[in-house]
Amino acid sequence: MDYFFAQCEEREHPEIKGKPVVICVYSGRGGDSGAVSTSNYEARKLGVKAGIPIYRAKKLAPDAVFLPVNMELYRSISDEVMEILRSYCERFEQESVDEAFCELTGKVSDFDEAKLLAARIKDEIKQRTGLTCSAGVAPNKLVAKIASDFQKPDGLTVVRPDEILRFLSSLKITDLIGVGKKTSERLNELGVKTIGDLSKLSKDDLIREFGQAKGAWLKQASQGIDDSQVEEREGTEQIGRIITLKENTRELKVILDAVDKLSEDVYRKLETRKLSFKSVSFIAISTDLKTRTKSRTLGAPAKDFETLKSTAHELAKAFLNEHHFLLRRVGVRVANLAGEKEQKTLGEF
DNA sequence: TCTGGGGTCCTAGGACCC
DNA sequence: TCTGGGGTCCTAGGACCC
Repeated sequence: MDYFFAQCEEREHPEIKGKPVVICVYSGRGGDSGAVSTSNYEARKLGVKAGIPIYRAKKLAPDAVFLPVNMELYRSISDEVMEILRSYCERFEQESVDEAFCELTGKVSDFDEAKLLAARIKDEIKQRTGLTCSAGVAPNKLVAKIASDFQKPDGLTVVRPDEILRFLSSLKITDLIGVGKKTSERLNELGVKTIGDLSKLSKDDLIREFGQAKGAWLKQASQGIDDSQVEEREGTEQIGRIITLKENTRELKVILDAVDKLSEDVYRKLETRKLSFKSVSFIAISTDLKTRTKSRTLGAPAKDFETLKSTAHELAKAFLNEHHFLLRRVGVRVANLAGEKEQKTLGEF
């Protein structure tokens, strides 16, 4: 979806359309403390993009419309969109709240038909939800994803098999999903700026520099090779909640109170999805924004609030004994989740 | 009043097992 | 002359994505 959260707000409040719109995550520390989640294109033109502090966004775009995130709204619109997408494809994989992969192989006989189908899907999404999106059609997920970002908003880009190398060669390495800040910095030092540059490095050199898995992947990705399948996600692997504390602290009572609230929220999500958990983590983010964790795996899966809360308490206490810095943000996370089916299977053994 | 919050995947070292 | 090779699970941390 294009600038998804902001587009949802434009749909709900037509009067803000045409103005810069900025969707904010307020930290709760008061005033404009917090960060920008996303913004529409009018705001982006002024330099307001995801991740920057809200106060800076206000300096860049004083007349913009600033709204807090309304996740329920985005989630419900997302559900409508995903249902439409799913109905058109052979296999379907939701990537995030506003992205999905659709396997069209069995539905069309060539790339021309695939393009027509993609246009039809875009059209139906527009008709039924009022929102625009951008699509990429390609022989694999890696290239399709890059193609979907190529023309935005409301774009449709097709990359046929014999066009892949030419399409990728002039793009920045950070356009490859999986190449972020750290990897691109190291590649820049090797004189690599574009995906084309990257494809000229030997696999051996890349493995020497980045290790077996990442090195081999970089070589493949630079040539647009990707064998990963479009497959339905089994369900989430972990559920977490994290918040910013009112002020930096390491006071036990304040932290345990926060842990209680976070545990309750996590527990509610577990309950609605009928999931058990086997490991619990306490997450702490220090004033320099480094993340540290303390986790424990239980002897057996649990599904009750008491176990979650008391384990989180113990982890938080142990953490404070081991580390002596002030905390800015704290979180609680559960992992090793299992649904009812898996739980039953375990029970039979 | 500087810097959300929700995720996935990978790696490395240690414990433990056969 | 001390002691192989293969595997799983756990914890902690890091990179990356939206």
